[in-house]
Amino acid sequence: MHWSIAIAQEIVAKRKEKTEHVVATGITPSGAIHLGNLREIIIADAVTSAIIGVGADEGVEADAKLIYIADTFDPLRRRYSFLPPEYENHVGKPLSEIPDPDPEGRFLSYADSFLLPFFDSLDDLGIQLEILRADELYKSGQYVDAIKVALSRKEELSRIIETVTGRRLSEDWSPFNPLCDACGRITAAVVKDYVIGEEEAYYECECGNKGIASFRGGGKLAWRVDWAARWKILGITVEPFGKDHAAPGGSFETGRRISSEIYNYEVPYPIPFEHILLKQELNGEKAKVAAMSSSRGTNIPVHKILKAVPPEVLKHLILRVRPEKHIEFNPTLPLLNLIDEYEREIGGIGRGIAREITFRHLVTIVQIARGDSSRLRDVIERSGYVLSVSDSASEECEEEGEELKEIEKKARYVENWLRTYAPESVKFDLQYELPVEELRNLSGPQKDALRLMAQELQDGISASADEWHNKIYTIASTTGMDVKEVFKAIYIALLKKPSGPRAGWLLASLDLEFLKERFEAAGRL
RNA sequence: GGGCUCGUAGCUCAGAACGGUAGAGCAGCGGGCUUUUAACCCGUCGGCCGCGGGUUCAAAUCCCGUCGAGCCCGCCA
Repeated sequence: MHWSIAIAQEIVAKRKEKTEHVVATGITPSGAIHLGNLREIIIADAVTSAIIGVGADEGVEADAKLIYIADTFDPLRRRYSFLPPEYENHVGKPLSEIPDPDPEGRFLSYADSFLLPFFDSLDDLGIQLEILRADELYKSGQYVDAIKVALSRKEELSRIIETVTGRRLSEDWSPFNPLCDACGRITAAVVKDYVIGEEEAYYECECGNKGIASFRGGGKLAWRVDWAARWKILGITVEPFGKDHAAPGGSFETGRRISSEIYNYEVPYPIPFEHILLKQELNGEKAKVAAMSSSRGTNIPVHKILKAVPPEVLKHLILRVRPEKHIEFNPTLPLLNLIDEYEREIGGIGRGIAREITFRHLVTIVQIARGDSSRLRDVIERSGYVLSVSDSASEECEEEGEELKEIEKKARYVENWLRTYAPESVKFDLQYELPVEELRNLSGPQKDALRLMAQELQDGISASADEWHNKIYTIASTTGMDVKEVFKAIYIALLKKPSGPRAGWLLASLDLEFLKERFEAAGRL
């Protein structure tokens, strides 16, 4: 049984009175949203569908929806290395109130700059959710009651936090952090007093400013309090979160107590999950494992990885592993193996012919076509695939265009993978220029072999991969050479390196005229 | 120092909730094809379930201990 179903069954059984579950996820958009963050949403999505499925299976009333809370009201913690120096001035301000750091500046705020590309990725992944922004929740007054309760029960809150974490809170700690109307920071003001009826707090900021903060967007609750408040405000019943929150003394434990003792709300069903670790060989060193971290440059933004791997595979990568186990993600050769495995066991990728051409095979085809889509089509046909043709002439173009489009879409993933992650061992460059230097260094018999290859091409008869393969062996025996040497000569003539994809297939998928000229020219050297 | 999670084949993972003969895929090896450098198909090898103890007729599974990896108990999410 898939883990998501086991979890869903337990949730449904535990909360029999609940007919509508709310599964919540949330991320602070302080930098590009990466694969590790995505795990939370994919888990949440899987559990949401599983709850609906379990409800249907057991004939119970159990519906579920997925909501996503973007913590846009959180402050910028520090100037990350990817930010320009002037962002030093924005440290401490809420992410929703800071300009887009992208030089192109297409988005309205810092938060949007990272959220919107990520939402596009969620679309690609086919994940549907309701998006809520923390700054809007605060500004629209949804937090007002929670803030009132928090301020009036401050002593109990600080006792809970102190007990759970074992740390001492300072005298002027407040569950409410005002947003200073002079310096714009949400981290620097101290609450001096408040009036519940007026829904206002009085503060003094480090910057010297004294002001009044409204409970409607004039500040936010401290994280540990905010989390519990949010459960109640939004009726959350299920919440996946990174394992760092899950440890005793961590924020889930404070949240659990704040929720039941202060807000009188039943704690959501927790789904702690492990991180995704990036495993990558760097400069030929053996593979190293590192936690995804923006500051260390070891994170891969979701929208970037989705250029090199089809969404269904990314989902599979995450769903096949139980949440409490960490995932080692290696985007180099193991990623190709993962895609391979997906195509073999789960299902093809793409529609029509695109589905039949495996990703692995496309890796070769794309390189032979050198990224040119018109050549891509020729190479595919020479490789033995038949693009489908329909009966009516008018439809023909359309259908064929469709088919080719699907292939190109898949090929784009391959191209990006090759460019960004592929190891040198699978890469090759079809040489348009004759590699003169390298060919001159070949032995006499190797050159003879290339001349014989040219002769084979005289009559212009195309050969299948098998036929080519046999020809190579024949030539090897006529020239009295180890066949390995012939392979080498062929690869050097075409790719300027001594090895490559299976020679028969390679030759069969290349243009005959090109091959003929190439081998003739090589033989003349 | 205190705590949490994980450890199963060379690799990536199932199996653990509820104890009942350890499972896949990849890689490897062999073959299809007296000869295949990297897209195909078939077959096959592969295990002290991290280690030590306990409970039990029976333990990968439950309990205790221990080692290793990662994380939490400051800030921040």
